[in-house]
Amino acid sequence: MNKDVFKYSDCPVYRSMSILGTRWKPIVIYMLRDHKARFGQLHASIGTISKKVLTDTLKELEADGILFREEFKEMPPRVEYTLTHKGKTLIPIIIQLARWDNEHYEAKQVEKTA
Amino acid sequence: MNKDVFKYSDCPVYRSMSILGTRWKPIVIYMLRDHKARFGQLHASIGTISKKVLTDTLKELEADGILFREEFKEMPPRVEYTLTHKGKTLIPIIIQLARWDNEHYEAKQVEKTA
DNA sequence: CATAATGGTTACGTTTTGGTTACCACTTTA
DNA sequence: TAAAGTGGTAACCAAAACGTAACCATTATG
Repeated sequence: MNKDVFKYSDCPVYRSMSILGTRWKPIVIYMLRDHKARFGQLHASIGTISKKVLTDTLKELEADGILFREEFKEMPPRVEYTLTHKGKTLIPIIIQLARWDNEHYEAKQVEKTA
Repeated sequence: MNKDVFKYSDCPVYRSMSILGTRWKPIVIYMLRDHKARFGQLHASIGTISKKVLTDTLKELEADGILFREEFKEMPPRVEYTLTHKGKTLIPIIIQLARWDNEHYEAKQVEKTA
C-alpha cells in the first residue's frame, strides 16, 4: 500500500499517521521543540540515527510543512532547522503522549537468574 | 535496530512510538474507542487491512496492555476485543492528533490538466 | 453431500524503512 | 602539504512492516 493512500485519506487519524508514523519523526520534532538546531546538532543529540535517515526524515517533515530548512552560504556550510507553526502545535500532543507513556510504563522485568 | 531498544528506552517519546508507531495501530485503537468489537467487525470496518496484519496488530496491542482479547468457546468462534484502561486513556490523544491534522490539512491539489 | 460462517494460521513475497560505508565540495588552520 | 570541519549524497544492504492466497476446525443449514 502506498503512503499517499493514507496521506489523502478521508480520516484524519490515517492522515496524521502518514506524517508521524515512523520511528524518528516525533523524536526529531521533539528535539526542535524550543529552539532551532543544526544538522550536526540533531545528529549528535539523537545519537543513534544515521545521517541518511536523518536527512530523509528532515526532508519529509519539510515537505509536510512541519519544519523549514535555512541554508547559509558559508564554508563550511551551516544549515538550521526550525519548526513551523504547524510543527509547534504538535509539541503539546507529543508531550501528552510522553506523559501517557510515563504514567503507564513499567520498566522491563529483570529476568530470573539461576 | 531492535524494537526493544525503543521499547525500554529512557525517553518516553521513543517508548510511546514503539507502541503506536505503525500504520494501523492508532486506527485499530480508534475503532475500539467506544465499544468492543469482534475480529470480523474490525476487519470489515477498517476495510483495507489484511487478516494477517490485523492479527499481528491485535497481538502486539494486547502484549502492550492496550486491549484485551476475550474468546468464547462457541462454534463458529467468537472473539471480542476491548480497550483496557491504558488503551482508553490514549483515545483523547488520538482525537487531538486527528483534530490537529484537520486544522492544518489542505486537500490534495488537483493536477493541472491540459 | 456441499456450503457458509468465524477467526484465525502458514508460507511466501513485496514494499517501506532504516543502516553502513565511502565519498564530495570548499575553506581555514596547522 | 595535509587535516579538520560541515552537511550532505550514492550505492548498497538488512530489517521491519505489510500483503496475498490457500488452508484449517467445527457446526448448522440447505
